[in-house]
Amino acid sequence: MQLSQSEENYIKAIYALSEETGKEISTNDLAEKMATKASSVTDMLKKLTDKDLLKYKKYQGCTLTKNGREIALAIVRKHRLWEVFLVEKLQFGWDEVHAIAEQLEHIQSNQLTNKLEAFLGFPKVDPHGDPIPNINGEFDPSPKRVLLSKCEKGNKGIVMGVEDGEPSFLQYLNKIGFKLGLNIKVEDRLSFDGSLIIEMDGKTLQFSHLVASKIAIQLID
Amino acid sequence: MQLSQSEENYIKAIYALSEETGKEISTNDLAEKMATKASSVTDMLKKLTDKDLLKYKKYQGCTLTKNGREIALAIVRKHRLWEVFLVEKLQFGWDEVHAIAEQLEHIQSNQLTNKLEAFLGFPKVDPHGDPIPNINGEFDPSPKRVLLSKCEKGNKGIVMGVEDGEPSFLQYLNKIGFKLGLNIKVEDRLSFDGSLIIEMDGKTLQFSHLVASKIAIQLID
DNA sequence: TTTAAAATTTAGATATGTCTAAAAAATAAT
DNA sequence: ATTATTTTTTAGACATATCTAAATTTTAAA
Repeated sequence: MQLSQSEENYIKAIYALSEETGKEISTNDLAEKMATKASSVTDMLKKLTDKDLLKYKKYQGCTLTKNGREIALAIVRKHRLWEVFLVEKLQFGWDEVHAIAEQLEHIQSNQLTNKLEAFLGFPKVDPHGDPIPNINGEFDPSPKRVLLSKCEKGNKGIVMGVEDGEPSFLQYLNKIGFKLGLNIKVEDRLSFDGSLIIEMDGKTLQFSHLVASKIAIQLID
Repeated sequence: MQLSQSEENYIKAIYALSEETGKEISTNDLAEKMATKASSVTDMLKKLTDKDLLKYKKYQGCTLTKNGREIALAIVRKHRLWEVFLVEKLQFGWDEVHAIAEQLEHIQSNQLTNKLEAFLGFPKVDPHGDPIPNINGEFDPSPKRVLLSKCEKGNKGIVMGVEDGEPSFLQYLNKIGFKLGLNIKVEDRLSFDGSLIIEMDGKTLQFSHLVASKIAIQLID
């Protein structure tokens, strides 16, 4: 089935919200994610329901069907593979690739996606540490990740992922030398605003709760 | 200015027809090229005229403005660079890349185009021998090409280009071992249907006028 | 449990890109 | 120079994806 770019973006957004919440996605939440109005969302939910890509009952929110989930994973796969290409082959920074990958993820050709994957050496994660589903939509098993914002004083770990999408956030990480794979330690946690004092690469940094919630680590020791 | 995919496709089609004929492009010719109706074309011509991408007088056909030509060349540049990428890096055949490049040519990012060009080593021609404009829309000077269909008995030359777009034509060329760079000689020309007897790589082949009109050579001797 | 607030849907409007059918203009033929 | 034919344009319609404003349903509050 041939989907429009707009339909694909809805499917992707519903998938992303489902991953976060595990629950049914409300019209309003989806409208906010898509930067559009609830009434537009309702129309699209009906259309995608007719195409058997999601289950939707009036006033009850929606969830993806198996078909819908497969399509979402195919888009995520393309997005992340293209990000790897842009960073590894074209020397883009990790803060520059999201908007371009948002366009490239809609290119239709399974052969292209699979050849690109092979050309890149079957990468398992994108430049932000997000896992790349294989041709069957499956993720490799990987160590458990924890949001830095959930960590306690004394916790140590390795940086596994950072949130993709906001260039200014990633540029800030560049500025302080923050990269995937670094060892970090939570020196302290300020209870009143949830901000964290971090030791990394010999430097001491302070992260707001918001920043810490955009960083995932693998706990060690 | 941000153009829709449809607008870009019209600009590209007008550019291609202008290259062929050198004259103003008629509504009907454009409708045929775009596989649409004359009435749809008229609407689009008005819109593109308002955007100063072409000059158009009712019943008089249209030509691109400087702006329009620049956009056309940028699209052609992207199309051909992506074709090189698909063939050189992803191991696609020259018969498989046109449809994918038709999608990729609409990706918006000058930085992407320029980095891709560098990654590919600043190629001057695409896999079908079509020249690639540089960042300023300029073509490198190149030897004069002649359509094989215009050649006479006894002419010799090197294959410089083949028409892009129809997979079955390119697959036919694959089957007979026809490649860019080969030396060929016109052994004979059948006057009643314009078909040619060709010597190439020790083999003798017969090309219909239609096939010969899709092949460009550089004459030698 | 009735009312108030929030969330969601419906109805009607707009813009894009397309179509068909009919009208108008340009070109060719007699 | 009329007439006939072809080309092109206009007018009106449709589908998609969006919006605003109003109506409806659900949820929360009194």
